[in-house]
Amino acid sequence: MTVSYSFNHPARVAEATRTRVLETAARLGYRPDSTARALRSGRARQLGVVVGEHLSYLFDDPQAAQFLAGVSDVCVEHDLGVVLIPTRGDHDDVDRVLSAPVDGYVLWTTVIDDPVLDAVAGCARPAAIQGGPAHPGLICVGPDDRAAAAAVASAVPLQTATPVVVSFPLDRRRAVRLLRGAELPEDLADTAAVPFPVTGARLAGYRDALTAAGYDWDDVCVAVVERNQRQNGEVAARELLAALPEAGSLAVLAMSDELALGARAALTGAGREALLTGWDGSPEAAASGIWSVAASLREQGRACARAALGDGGDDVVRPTSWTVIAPR
Amino acid sequence: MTVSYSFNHPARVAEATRTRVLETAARLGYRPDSTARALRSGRARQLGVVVGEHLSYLFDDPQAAQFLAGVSDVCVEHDLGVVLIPTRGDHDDVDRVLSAPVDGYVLWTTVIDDPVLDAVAGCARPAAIQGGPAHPGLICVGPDDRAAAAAVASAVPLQTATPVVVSFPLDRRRAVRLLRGAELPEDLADTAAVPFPVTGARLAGYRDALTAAGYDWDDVCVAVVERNQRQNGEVAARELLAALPEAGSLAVLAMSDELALGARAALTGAGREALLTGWDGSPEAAASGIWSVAASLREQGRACARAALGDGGDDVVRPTSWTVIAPR
DNA sequence: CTGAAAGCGCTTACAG
DNA sequence: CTGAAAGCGCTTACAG
Repeated sequence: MTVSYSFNHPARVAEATRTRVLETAARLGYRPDSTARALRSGRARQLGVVVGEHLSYLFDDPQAAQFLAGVSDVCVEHDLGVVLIPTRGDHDDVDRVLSAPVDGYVLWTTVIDDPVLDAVAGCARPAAIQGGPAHPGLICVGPDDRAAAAAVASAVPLQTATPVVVSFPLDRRRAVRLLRGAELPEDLADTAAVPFPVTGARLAGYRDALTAAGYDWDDVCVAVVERNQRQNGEVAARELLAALPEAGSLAVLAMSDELALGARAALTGAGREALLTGWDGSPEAAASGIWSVAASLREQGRACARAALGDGGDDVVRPTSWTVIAPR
Repeated sequence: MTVSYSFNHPARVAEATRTRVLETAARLGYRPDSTARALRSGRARQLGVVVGEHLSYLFDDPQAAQFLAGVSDVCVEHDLGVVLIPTRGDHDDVDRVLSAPVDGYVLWTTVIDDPVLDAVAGCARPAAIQGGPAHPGLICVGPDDRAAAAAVASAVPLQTATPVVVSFPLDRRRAVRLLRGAELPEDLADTAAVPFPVTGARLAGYRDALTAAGYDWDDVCVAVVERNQRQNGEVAARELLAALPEAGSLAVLAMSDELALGARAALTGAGREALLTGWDGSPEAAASGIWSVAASLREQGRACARAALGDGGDDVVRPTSWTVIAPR
């Protein structure tokens, strides 16, 4: 059809014909049907954003919002639609995800043993996942958590204080525990031993920094919290204080600003001095004397979208930038 | 094809045949292609959410996030995809919106003179818009702003204080002004006179309440701000104080909690007592002695999605619930 | 109860 | 430079 050529390959049609076609189309309100176009071309021109568990969580979390904004930056640029695909934890999640008319997937906050992970990794469409877990068939986008954890821990004067760690859960059982480095798996990157890869990588980074500073990781106290909320940080700090009654000031390496702020409240309440590191680069942490790591989730969203478009190489891991933020 | 019947009309196929088809499909990883299905059936099974101006704004605004969560509630329930359609203010916005493979539209924060509004209203697909403006061809979803404004204004003891209004802009010129009720259009619902319909409706509600309380609207001071930010409320309050040096305590009817909080800061700074009303039901307002109106944006999102699905009647306006929140 | 046929609206080699 | 033909993967009357 000459009309089709006029829209898609203007050079192949005589100028006059093309003008006539386009004008008539405008007058008639005709425009190519995107569904038919998608069927014929095999490209839906849409990217699917798979959101673990409840979609509403995505919208309650400002970090997630930044991530999604990054995804949509790239999609606007390439004139692609963004389709939100919530998973419910049903068995038909896999079906819904694979049935979606999209050219690639961006995965957000999916648990490691989610069957959707295997399904998406195994399908023909490119897929990127924010923050891991690394998975054959998925491009893993995110900061190098281990390096960033080591850097933020090294930013504080470790020599002057007893280092302790306030850690995210190791796995989805989310058991609250207080243990020593020796009780943790040797290989923290082994997702069989530490199913939450972000937790493992950050623990490894803290270990790197503490070992370099002359501490024996085996003796370091690690408080594992259930969730990333301020009060969990408070409880963890109290337990650490109880476990280390003799220690002087503490250097608390916490995996989030929220946890660090909670720990700080508990320590201040107990009249104890402490150096603290968190994560996420929140203004409140910086204002509260807490070192932090800032990694732009918007940038990660952009990187995920590009990967899910099949742009760029076939690298399995795409590191994104991060910086250590000193308190002000 | 028997396969098609097995998936879509199981009753029309013998039990044994169907089982065999489904098992084979599962083994082969076959599932119906949604694009082909959409082409054939004429239904994309997707809803488009048209987001005015920049998509990233959507994600910076927690209210918007709630709205989107409401839309996705309904879409999950009906197994529909949610496609985000950002508009850029280009001339090809209309084209992009109309080209999207969706069965209906939900419009969010679109300005009244947006050509997308006419385009969407004029197309065959059902469309709903949050908060207005009312537009032929669009289903308008939102609380009754006029009634809610009257209710929140009436909730404060108006007799004991001089009432003043801190208003959103009347139009997209967003001129900062200080005027009297008499200078405002008589018909506040006339979108030619007051292009921002929410502003007009709330002004009308305040007028209702003040008139009922025995005040002459013509004399009431109305400060119009440029944007909905705290500092704009502060500036407005200072101007009101300057304009009403003789007045005792004020009753400030502000169109948002942010504006009310700003006004409160300015008045407290000037050592003045004030009763205040805001809008949005924020915890901070409630904790600061400010009456407010809470209207669930999640509920509005749900209502928009249902309307955009073509569910329900052909009513042009779908009021959603609201409540006046007293400070605690 | 099952299967062959038409057609949804496009795009792309291909022939004129 | 322009147009007739096949086919993307479905669904749905229709015939067997």
